[in-house]
Amino acid sequence: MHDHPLPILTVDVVLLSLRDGALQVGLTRRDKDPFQGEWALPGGYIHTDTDADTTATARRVARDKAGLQDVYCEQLATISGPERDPRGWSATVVHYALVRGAVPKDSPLKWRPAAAPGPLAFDHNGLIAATLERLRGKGAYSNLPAFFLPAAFTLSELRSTYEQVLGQPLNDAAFRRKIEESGFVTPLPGQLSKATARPAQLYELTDTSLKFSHRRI
Amino acid sequence: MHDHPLPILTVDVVLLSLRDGALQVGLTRRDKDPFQGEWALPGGYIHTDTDADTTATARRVARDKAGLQDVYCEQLATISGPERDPRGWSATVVHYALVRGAVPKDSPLKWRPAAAPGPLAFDHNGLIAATLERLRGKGAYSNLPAFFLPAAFTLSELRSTYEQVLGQPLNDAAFRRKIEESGFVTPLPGQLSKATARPAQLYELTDTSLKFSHRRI
DNA sequence: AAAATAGTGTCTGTGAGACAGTATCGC
DNA sequence: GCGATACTGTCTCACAGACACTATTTT
Repeated sequence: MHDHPLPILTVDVVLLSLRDGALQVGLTRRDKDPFQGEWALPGGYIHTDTDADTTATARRVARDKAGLQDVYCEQLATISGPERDPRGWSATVVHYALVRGAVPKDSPLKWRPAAAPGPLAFDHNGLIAATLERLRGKGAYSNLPAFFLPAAFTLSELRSTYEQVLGQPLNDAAFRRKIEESGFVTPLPGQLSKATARPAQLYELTDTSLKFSHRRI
Repeated sequence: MHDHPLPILTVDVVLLSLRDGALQVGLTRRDKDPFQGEWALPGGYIHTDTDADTTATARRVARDKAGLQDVYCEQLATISGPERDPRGWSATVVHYALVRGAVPKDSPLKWRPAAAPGPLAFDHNGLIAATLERLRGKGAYSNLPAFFLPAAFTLSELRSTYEQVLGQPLNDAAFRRKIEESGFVTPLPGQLSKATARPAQLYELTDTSLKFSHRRI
C-alpha cells in the first residue's frame, strides 16, 4: 500500500480556564517515558474503534484525563517533525478546549498561568503560546471568550473576560455598544446579579455555538 | 508503547492559481485504488527520512507531482475520521499552496475553477471549499492575495487579485489608500507597466512573508 | 478627439474612544 | 449621606465608501 512507515500520531489538548483573573492551563504529570515525571499537556492516541475524528479524541481526553464534560473544543493545528518526540517522526493534532465556568474542585490536573506555565515536556510550551495567539485573534471578532463564563453572566464579567483573552483593557461604553449590536447575548428578564454594589443585568449567550462579528469587539 | 493502531496519515495539497480571472485548483488523476481514475488533490505520505514537517511534505508534493517550485504554502487543518478513506481510519493534514504568477505550460495537473472543481475523490471537494473560506478570511486582513502575483505588479492587478480572493468588488480609491498605508508594497522606481492605456506604476511586495494589517483591506 | 486605464481630492456617514453624567445598590 | 459598581448621553476624531475629477497613454 505504501512504502513509508507511518509517523506517530497523537492528540494533545490545551485545556484553558479563567481563574483568579487570569487564563490558566491544565497540566498533567507524565507517567511514562519519554519525559516521565515532567509536566505536559494531556493527550493520547486516537482510538480508531470509537473516535469519530481527532476532536472526539480531544473531548475524550478532556473527559477521561481531566474529568471535564462541558468544554468548547476546537482544532488548533498539527505540529510535526522528526525531533519533537525522541521515539521518532511524530505529529500531534493540537486542540484547545475552553472550560465553562469554574474548574471542578476534584480536577486531577494542575492549573498554571497560561502565560507562564513553567517548563513542559516535548514542545508543549510552544503549543500553549500558539493557542493564546489564536485565542487573541479569534476572540476579538467572536463570542469565543464568552465560552469561559457560566450560563448567566453580567456585561462587566463579560468585558473582563474579553480583556483577559485579548490581553488589553476595553472601553466600557464602547464594549456595551458593540456587544449589544453583535447580538451575541440576550438579557435574562428580571434576573439581576447580587454584586457588592448596584445589581447588574444578567445575560446568557443567544447561541452557544461560535459566532462571528464583522466588527472588532 | 501503545495499544491502538496508528491511523493512516497523509498530506493533501490544495494548489491554487489565479488564471483567466478566477481561482483555479490543480487536480491529478488517481492511479491506484481507492478512487482509481478519479480526480483528486495531489497528496502523499510523509517521508520520515527526509521531510522536516508536514509542510515540507506538502512542498515536496507540489514540486514532484506538480512541478511547482515557487509556492506559498501553509497548513489549513487536519481532517480525520473512520469513513473518509475506505482503507480505514485516516487523517490528512491539508495544506494550501498559492502559485506565484502563471502556471507553467508543462504542468502535469488539470486546472479547474476552485469554486466548481467537479466531483472529486475522498472528501476533497470539502477541503477545497474550506480552503477558499480560509483564504477569504485571511486575505481581507493580510498581503496573502499578493502571493498569487509575479514579482512586479500594478495596483490595478493587485486590486483585481484581492477581488478574486475575497469574492467581492472593492472601491478603487479606498483600496489604494489602504494598501498605501498598510506598507505591504513598495513602488519600483521608474518602472511602469506597458498596459493598453495609461501606463501604471509597478510595485513589489515590501516583504515576501505573510503580513497582517489591523484594518480590513 | 475619443476611449481606456491610472490616479487624486473631497464629501459624508458610521462607528470607536473618551469621558462626563446619571442610576441603584450596601454601608 | 458616601462609596462602589452599573449604565447612558454626547462629543470628537478616524476611516471607509462614493464619486467626481484630473492625468496619460493608444487608436
